Amino acid sequence: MFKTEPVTKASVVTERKILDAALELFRIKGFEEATMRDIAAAAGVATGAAYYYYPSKDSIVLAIYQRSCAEMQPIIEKAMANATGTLEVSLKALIQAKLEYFAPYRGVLRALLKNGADPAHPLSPFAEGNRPIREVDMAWFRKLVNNCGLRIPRDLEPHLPDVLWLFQMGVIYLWVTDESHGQQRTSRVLALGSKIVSTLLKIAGLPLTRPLRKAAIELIETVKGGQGGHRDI
Amino acid sequence: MFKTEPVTKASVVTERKILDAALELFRIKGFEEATMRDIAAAAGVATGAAYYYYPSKDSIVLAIYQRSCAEMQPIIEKAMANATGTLEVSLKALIQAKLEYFAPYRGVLRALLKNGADPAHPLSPFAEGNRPIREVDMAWFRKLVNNCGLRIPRDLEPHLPDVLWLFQMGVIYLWVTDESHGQQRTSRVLALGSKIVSTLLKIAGLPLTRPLRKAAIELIETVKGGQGGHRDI
DNA sequence: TTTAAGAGTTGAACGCGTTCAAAATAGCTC
DNA sequence: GAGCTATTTTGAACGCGTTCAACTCTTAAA
Repeated sequence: MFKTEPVTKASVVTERKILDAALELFRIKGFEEATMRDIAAAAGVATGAAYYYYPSKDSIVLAIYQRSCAEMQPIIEKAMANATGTLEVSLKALIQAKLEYFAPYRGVLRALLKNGADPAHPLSPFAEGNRPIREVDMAWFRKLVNNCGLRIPRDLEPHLPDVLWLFQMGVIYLWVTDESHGQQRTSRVLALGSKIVSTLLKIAGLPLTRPLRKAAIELIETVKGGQGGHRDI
Repeated sequence: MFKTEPVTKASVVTERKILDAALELFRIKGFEEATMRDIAAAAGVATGAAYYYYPSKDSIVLAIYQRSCAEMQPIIEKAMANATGTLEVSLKALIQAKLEYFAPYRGVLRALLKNGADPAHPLSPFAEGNRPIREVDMAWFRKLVNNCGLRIPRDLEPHLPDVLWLFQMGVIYLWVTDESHGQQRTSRVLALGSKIVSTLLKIAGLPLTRPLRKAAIELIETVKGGQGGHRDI
């Protein structure tokens, strides 16, 4: 997303050195405390070098997040293979697996969410430019819904991945700011949320709920539609 | 919140001059573009003076927000006097009134929400230190629920102000990032959301929905409980 | 082997939010 | 008034993220 393909072998090494140094420093000292000068020094390059590969400090966090997401795929795959039960169970398992994987970098993730849910901010998880990451995530949710054996209303189904992805982001957001012991608050919310979601989906097919469902779908479409906003940096 | 009472008459004038200058510059140039040096200069004081009254640039936005909330009370009162109808109507009217009032400062509000929903951040609307502002807001929602003639389940009722406040924050968040013409996307979401909320509340009393309601309440309590996190600056 | 074009790297410099020691001023007591 | 304390004001300085002109190195064509 940020740059063209590296040309020489050395440059890709430098890029990695910078990313690794940043990740380590973010973990040890925290995002705010680790300066770009620190990172460059730890990577053994000049201050400006980091900016040759990453346009901003924030973007390094995004790069870390992207790499994490890629690394996470096989782990999720395993988690999904085991939990082939109800929607409630597998939804919980999927998000749980992510949280466990992210656990060592909880503080780093906080920096990502600092930019909030502003779709106009290029470094937000909601940004148009980050659609690829979202799509990968959402594909899991789609698969999960398809395999749970629940009969989902035709009009609701295409929106479910987005909704579940949003639910996931909410849980992650709670998690990174959750200072309760072992983040048990998040665990509880995840369990309850998964139950509620699956209950709602069971109900969603009943004729009685049709007007409510229609309204909800229209709301979802409105919120989703027209996130093409763009503001500079 | 940030400082003790001003002692001299002059100081309260200076404080106002700084706040007014900041508000004007934020509106004209935007939050990021207006520097503290600009603000101080426009207020006719030295750069450091602003920091004698406000601990940070962000905190000036919060101060603006606080003042706005106070100024808004009579306006809301009027809006509520007119719309004494169903919950759906009055909920929509209440939030609509706020958006209209905030309209000239939409860009300024965006800066407030930049700090996101992190309850540990002292400048977030969710912060413990900003409970007073929240309480004022929530009192309106409480009144609104009480006067709508709906029979609300006893266990749900105490949580409704919080939930409606969150709904309001969601709408505001959408609004400040909504680049659609006249923010019509937000209008639509507000209308649909109000309808959905009121429909859900009508259903909430039915015996059938009891398990779902119980789960939802527990979720709400978990999310609310233990927001006593604190991190420096 | 020379050389021109690009890729990669450097570190000083810029602008910003913020801090702080020092100066100016206001409020008060005698 | 004079003197003293606490409040208010100042502007230079600090550290940060970021930019940029200049430099070195790599690649490949002649």
